[in-house]
Amino acid sequence: MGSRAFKEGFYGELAVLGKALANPHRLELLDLLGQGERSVEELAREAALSVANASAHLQVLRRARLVEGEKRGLRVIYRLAAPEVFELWRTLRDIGGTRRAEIDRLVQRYFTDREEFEAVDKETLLRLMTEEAVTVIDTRPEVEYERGHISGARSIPVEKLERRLAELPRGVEVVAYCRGPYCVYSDEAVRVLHRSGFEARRLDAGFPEWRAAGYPLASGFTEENRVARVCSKAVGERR
Amino acid sequence: MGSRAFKEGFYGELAVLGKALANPHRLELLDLLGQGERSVEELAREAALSVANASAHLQVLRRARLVEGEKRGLRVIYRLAAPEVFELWRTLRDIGGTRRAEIDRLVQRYFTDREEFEAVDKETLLRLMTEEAVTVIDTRPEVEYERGHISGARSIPVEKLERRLAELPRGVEVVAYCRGPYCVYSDEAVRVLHRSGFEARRLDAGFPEWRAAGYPLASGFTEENRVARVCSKAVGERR
DNA sequence: GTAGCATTCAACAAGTCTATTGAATACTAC
DNA sequence: GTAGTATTCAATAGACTTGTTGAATGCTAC
Repeated sequence: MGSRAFKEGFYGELAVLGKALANPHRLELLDLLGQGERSVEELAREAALSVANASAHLQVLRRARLVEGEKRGLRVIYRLAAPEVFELWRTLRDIGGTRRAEIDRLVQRYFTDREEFEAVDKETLLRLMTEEAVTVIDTRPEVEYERGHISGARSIPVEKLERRLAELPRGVEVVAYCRGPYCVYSDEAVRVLHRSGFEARRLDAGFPEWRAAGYPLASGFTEENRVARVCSKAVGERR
Repeated sequence: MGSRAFKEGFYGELAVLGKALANPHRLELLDLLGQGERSVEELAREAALSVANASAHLQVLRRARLVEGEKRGLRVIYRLAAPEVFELWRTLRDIGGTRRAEIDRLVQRYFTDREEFEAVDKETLLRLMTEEAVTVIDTRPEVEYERGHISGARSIPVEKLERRLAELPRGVEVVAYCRGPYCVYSDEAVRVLHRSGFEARRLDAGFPEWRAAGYPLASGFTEENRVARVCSKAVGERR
């Protein structure tokens, strides 16, 4: 094999990876899978795709070995094929955020008041948590919390926060986190909390970044939260 | 702006980056630019592209803000737009190498005897260098050496090595390096050196990885090398 | 077995990407 | 100015990518 033939094969195979990253929907699917495994239907719903289209995009990601799917009963559950895949997505996302003014403008327009309140970084949050000087809330949908969350956090999905403010101890600062630096849930939560007189900040990263950094995790519902959850479900059903 | 509109814009802008990585020639151009800046013509020649085609691919990379070009006289000199761009390329390359069996097979077939001699890692090389227990040779073309090299290395492009063996002190181990882990120059150099009775190993990384790790660099020709280079040029011209 | 569901496959039209050509631009050196 | 060079631009044909349909597969539960 000549050197040109090798290079063509080598860069060609790597371009399969690049091609997998060359479509907005596939990037969104990777981002979602960074939160935890999901079925095709869930992914399709979250990314606003038809099931057939989501399935087709997932095959492209699968052929590039970025995700893997496993049949469980009726469903096929997809997940990231390795932790490095999250690193690849994060590198791409962060280079986009710092180097492409178009993205920065978009983010500025959408996250209008982000600069107003300084965010907490992972290390600071860990310190605050060991000092027990903080309440940590996970503002993502409950299923994502169940599949993994920051150890000691409680699940309060952002759309339920207003109704569940009573669960939060007064006089303790709240730190809210969500899917990642470009996810809006924690910004929204901080806004609600400020309006209700809480001291609140958002984490400058999301659950996947926390996990990738090797910080403490938990999964499933904690006893405290399970109670809260059952109550809030009951409240929901009563209407 | 609704949340779906934001997401579409956000992932769409990031996909511009992904698209830039979705073509084998563009990946090769990024890899080459990782060695140092170059004109369109040089890049076209090295990547076996027509100048017009290379230029077109470079515009795609430029629009994605991965490279930047600067007019100097008649030429346009391109370079990576930021050190992070090398990290992005490296992440993609390394995930390809570890996750895609197709690439691994290709590499195994081309680098037949790579496993035979264990490679040196960056840290070990640095230690050997401070102990002055090693001769380091840069086996890349001279222009690349001139634009930046490992501090203390001497330039012996691989195709001139056989004629220039006399320059290397006997009884001292040689470490050869080149463009990166998938570049063949240092493997070839180690083979030649072994045949000629030297103790020799390759560095498991290339110049860009050494630089990215913040290890000591130099650029231009050292006095010792300039002499050797002038001599070898003279020899070349005499034929 | 049959019904029902989640996912994938196959075919297709519309859109996008690629390499090549040859012409246009922008600069240098005289 | 003129000639010469490096790069880019514009047009084009051919090859891939995308999203949609509707049908096929493969599984579960009865």
